[in-house]
Amino acid sequence: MKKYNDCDLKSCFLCRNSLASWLPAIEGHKRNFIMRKGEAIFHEGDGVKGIYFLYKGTVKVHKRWGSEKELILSFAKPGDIIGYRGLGNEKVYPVTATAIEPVTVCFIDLSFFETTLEVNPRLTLSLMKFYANELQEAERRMRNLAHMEVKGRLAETLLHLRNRFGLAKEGYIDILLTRQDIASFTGTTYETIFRVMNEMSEEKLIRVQGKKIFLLKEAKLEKLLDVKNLPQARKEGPQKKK
Amino acid sequence: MKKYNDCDLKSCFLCRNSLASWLPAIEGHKRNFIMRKGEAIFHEGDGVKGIYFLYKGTVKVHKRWGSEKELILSFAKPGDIIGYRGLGNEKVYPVTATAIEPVTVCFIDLSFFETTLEVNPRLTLSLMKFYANELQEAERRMRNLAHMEVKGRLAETLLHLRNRFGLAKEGYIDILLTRQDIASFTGTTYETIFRVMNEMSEEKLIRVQGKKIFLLKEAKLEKLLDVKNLPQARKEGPQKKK
DNA sequence: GCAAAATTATGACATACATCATATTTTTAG
DNA sequence: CTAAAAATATGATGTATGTCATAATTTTGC
Repeated sequence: MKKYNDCDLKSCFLCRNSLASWLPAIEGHKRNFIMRKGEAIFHEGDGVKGIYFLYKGTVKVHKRWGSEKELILSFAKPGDIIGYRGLGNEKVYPVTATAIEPVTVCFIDLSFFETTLEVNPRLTLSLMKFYANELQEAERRMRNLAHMEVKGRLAETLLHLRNRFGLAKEGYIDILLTRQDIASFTGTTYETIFRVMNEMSEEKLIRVQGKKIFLLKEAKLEKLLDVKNLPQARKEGPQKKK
Repeated sequence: MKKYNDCDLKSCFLCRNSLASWLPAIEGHKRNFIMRKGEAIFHEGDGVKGIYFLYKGTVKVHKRWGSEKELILSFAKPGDIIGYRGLGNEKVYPVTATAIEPVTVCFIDLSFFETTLEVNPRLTLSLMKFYANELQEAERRMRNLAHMEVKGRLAETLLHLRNRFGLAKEGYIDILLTRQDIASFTGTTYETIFRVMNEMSEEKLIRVQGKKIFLLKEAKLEKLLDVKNLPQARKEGPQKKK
C-alpha cells in the first residue's frame, strides 16, 4: 500500500455531502493510497479502522462462505464510499474490498469520521438515506436469489452494470469483468454463467467479445426480470387465489 | 383499521431514542390502530405516508415476485419500527407488512417523523446504525441464499427465531408460524421445509408439536451453518489456493 | 519474451429442490 | 356448531443448476 496524494476534495461521497467550511478539516485528515490489481483494501473480519473513498479505479466488495463460495455485493467506482458496511454495532468488516484494477483510495480514520458526522447533520441524514437505499436494493436481490432463475438474474446483473458504469465509446458496458466475477455477483457458478451467456448470445440479446459485453435487446432483457414466462399456464380455471 | 389508544411512549424505537423533552410532541402526533390477523398495515408499492411502531402482536414483512413467490424479510415484535424500508429516495414501500396475529401499531406521519429526525440528531445516528446492521444482516442472508443449502438455512432460521423471540415457558420457540411462513423466510417452498424439518426431527435436532418447535441440539444446528460437511474432501494435495 | 498463472471453453454426470397431485387434519368465520 | 378455508402431509416426477474433468487460450510477472 503506497502513499499517494491526489484527491480533489470534490468528488467523493464525503466531500459532496459535507459543509464547505469543513473541507479543510477533511483535507488535513485524509490519507491517499494506491493499490495494485488484486490487492485487498480490507478483509472480511478485520477490525474497522476507518472508512474509504474510491478516487480512481474499480473495487469489488465481496463476502465468502468457506474458502470457495463467494458472493460479490457490489462494484465500486470513483466517488463511492467503501467500508460503510462496517459501521454497525460490531466494528468488524462483514466484507472484503478488493481492487480489480489499480485504484487510488482516500482513507479517513473512524474517530475523525464520527466527528464529521456530528458536525454535519446533513451528512448523517444523507448517509442514512443512502443505507436505506442500499437495504432496499439488497433485499430486492435477496428475493431474486430466492425466486428468479439464473437467466433473469444475469439479465438484471447486465442491466445494473450498464446503468452503473455506462457504455464505452465502442458501445460495450464500461466495466470489464471476468466471467467468474459476473457469476459471483449473480450468485451462481462460472460454468452456469458461461452457458447462460452463450444462450443469450445465440438469442442475440447480447454480444460478447472477450470481456466486452454489448446489450443488443434491452427490452427483451428487461422482460426476463418479469415473472415468467410460465412454461405453460396450467391453472386455467376461474379459481382466483387471493 | 380501528383506532385504539394505549401506546406507553416508552417501549418503541422512536421513544427510546428521542429526547425526553420531545416525547410530548410525539404524544400529540401519534395515532394508534389495531388490526386483525391477516390484515396488511401497508402494501408493497404503496406511497409512504409515515412510519409505524409495533406495540402489540407480530407482523411479517415480506416481498413478492409475481403472485405466488414470496420472501419474508423479517418478523417484527413489539417495540420494533416498521416501514423504515420506505425511507429511501423513492417514497414507496418496497415491502408489505402483514399482521400474523392481532396487532396494535402506532403511526407517525412522515413530515413529523422527519422533523423529529432534525430535532434529535442522536435518533438519526441511531437509525443510521440500525440500517447499517440491517444491511449487514441482509447481505449475510443473501450470501446464504446463494451458497448454503436449505438445511443450513433452516437451521439459521430456527436459531434466529429463537434468539429474537426467545423461548416460551414450555420450552418452544416463542413464535408460532405456519410452515409456509417458515419456508418463505428461509427462501424455499413449503414442501421442502416439510421434508427438511422431518429430517431434523428424525435426527433429534428439533422436536415439532404442531406449530411449536423445540431446539434439542443447538450446537449441532450451529454446525449446519458452517461450510460443509464436504461429501468427500477431494482435493487432498498441498495446492493452496490464495 | 517466456514460464506460470489465470481465465475461458465445453462435455458428462449427479442431485437438491421445485412442481404437481391428492388426501387428511386443523382452523376460522358466520 | 358447522361449512368453508387454510394448513399439513406425502409420494411421484422433472429440471435447473452444481460438480467434475480436461483442454485451449489469454494474461501476467519477472
